[in-house]
Amino acid sequence: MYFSKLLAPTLRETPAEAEVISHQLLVRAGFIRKSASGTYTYLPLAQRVLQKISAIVREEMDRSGGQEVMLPIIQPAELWLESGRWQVYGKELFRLKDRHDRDFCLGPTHEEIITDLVRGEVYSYRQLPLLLYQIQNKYRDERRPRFGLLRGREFIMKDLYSFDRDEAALDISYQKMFDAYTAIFTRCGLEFRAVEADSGAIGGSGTHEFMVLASSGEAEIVYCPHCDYAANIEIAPCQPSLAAEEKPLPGQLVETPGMTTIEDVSAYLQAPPERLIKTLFYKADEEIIAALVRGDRTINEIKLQKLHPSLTLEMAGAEEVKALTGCEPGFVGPVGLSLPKVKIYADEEIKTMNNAVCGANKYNYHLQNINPGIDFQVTAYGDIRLMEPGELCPKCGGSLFVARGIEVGQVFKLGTKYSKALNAKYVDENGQEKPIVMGCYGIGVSRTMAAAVEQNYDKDGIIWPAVIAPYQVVIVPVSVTDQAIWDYALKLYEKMRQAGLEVVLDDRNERTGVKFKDADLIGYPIRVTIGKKTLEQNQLEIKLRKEQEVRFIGEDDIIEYIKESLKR
RNA sequence: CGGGGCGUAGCGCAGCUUGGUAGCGCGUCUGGUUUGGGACCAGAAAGUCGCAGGUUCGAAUCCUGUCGCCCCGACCA
Repeated sequence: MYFSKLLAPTLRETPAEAEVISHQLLVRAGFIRKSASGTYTYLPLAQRVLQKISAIVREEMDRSGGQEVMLPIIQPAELWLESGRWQVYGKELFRLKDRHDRDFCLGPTHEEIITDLVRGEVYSYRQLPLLLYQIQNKYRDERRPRFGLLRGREFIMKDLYSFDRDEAALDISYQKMFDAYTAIFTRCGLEFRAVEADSGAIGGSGTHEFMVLASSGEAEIVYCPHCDYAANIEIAPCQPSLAAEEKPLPGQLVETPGMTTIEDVSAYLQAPPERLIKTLFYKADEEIIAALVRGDRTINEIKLQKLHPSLTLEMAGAEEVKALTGCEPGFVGPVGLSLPKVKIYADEEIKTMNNAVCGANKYNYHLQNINPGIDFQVTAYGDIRLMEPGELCPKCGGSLFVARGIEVGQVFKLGTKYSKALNAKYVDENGQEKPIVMGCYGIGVSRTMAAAVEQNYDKDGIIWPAVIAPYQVVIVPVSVTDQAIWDYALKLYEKMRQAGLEVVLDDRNERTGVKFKDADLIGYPIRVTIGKKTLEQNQLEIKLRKEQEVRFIGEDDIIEYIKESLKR
């Protein structure tokens, strides 16, 4: 490809709206342009990267026995009503009506559609296991799209769905996919970890997320340096630290004017935050519930939702809190809340707290010497807080580390949730009718491209892992008006093409500096510069994008040298 | 959803307080000189100032509404 013909509009300046590095660089280097909030146009360079990632995904899916299909993006509401997700998915589901006023949605994922297909076509255990996948655009009306491709409203996703006769067979499919994912991200040249995770809105039992490690990642993961334990922090089980036992003292009302935060109250009453009880009110579907965690802890809504199952869970508004407690948020507490009218869920650590401090449900007042079980009762104790660095590994007891990651893939054991809801059954060899056991396995293809940039860049631009780079080599003739240099560049270009290399010839009549800057920005793994001096010496100047220094290689060895370099 | 900010040439921005008919840098086009890390000179094209309404002799500027985009928050108890 001649650079002059390539639609790769590079920008000198960073676009104002781009916050994260992958967004900035992909726009600057001419890979993507924004259409609307959270939707992007992929230019030729991006399309090539996406195709390469997709090709790797396809190879590994096919190798694992997957069959590729193409599914509707516009999906009828009936299927979603049947699975129950028309309500559950909430505002993230893009909904639309056709001219007859019938409801549809843009698929955020395709369990309903694929199960509908399978229930109509699969009847016998002889047809199982069945692995079907698709690579298509998917849609989620994110409450707040951001970070460029990392959190868009339209994105490219591979989803594979597995259909098995029982849990044991599902385990085999799941393991196949787990291995395939490991192979895919390894081949893509990314540093990643598979972590135990929450199953979220899709539902189901076992699940792992594949996280590309990057400091800009939205997800926090904990991992153990001593064993193979790794989990999303959302589900990492906490072991309660026990408070020293003290003799319970009688509760006492104290004035705390204007002290509405843990820090304020802690400082004002000279009590460390771990002696405070933090009381949070949530709206779980239509019910208001209270959750208690130690003052220095952070609540974990995922865990809370497990303890008190509900379709939706969000913090209650100030008005709702006031209506319930008669008090402004900031001074609320569990004492005097009327069980069972208000359910109170407390973290395990609350159980052993003695003579603690909490809000008094009275404006500008807190309570001291409050003891759980004596001064207030709870509906249930459970692990509802967020894990912190240094806590104990649930597997081996070692000290856990916390890191950030970008979720690029997730594997789920769905079980029979969708097959039962949508009535997808098969008949086994004994003539018994049984629900098909399902799994689903997603990879964010466009997000993987962005994640690769988040993990591989420097001050000059992107440093693509060679296997997913849009082109492998760029040839930079120092001058295109110098006939000798140009002829030589052209000859080398043809030679490389015939050797099967993906190469760009920067044929623009620009200064060398401009071409170098663009080459670095776009991130070709290899740059070959052709200048007067190198030409005379019959040596080619080669620079790897990920290294600083240049090398000089004889013309006859160039192809082999490049092919070797691309493998590393 | 709450809070904040921004919409002026393809991109990045100034002008708005104090109304008087739109400007800078980069990019683009033409010609010339250059050519190893984002060159220089000369010339040129390009903007319904997001949109709608209002105030005014006159609106990018003031007022109202509306749309779009970005950021922060949604653990404050």
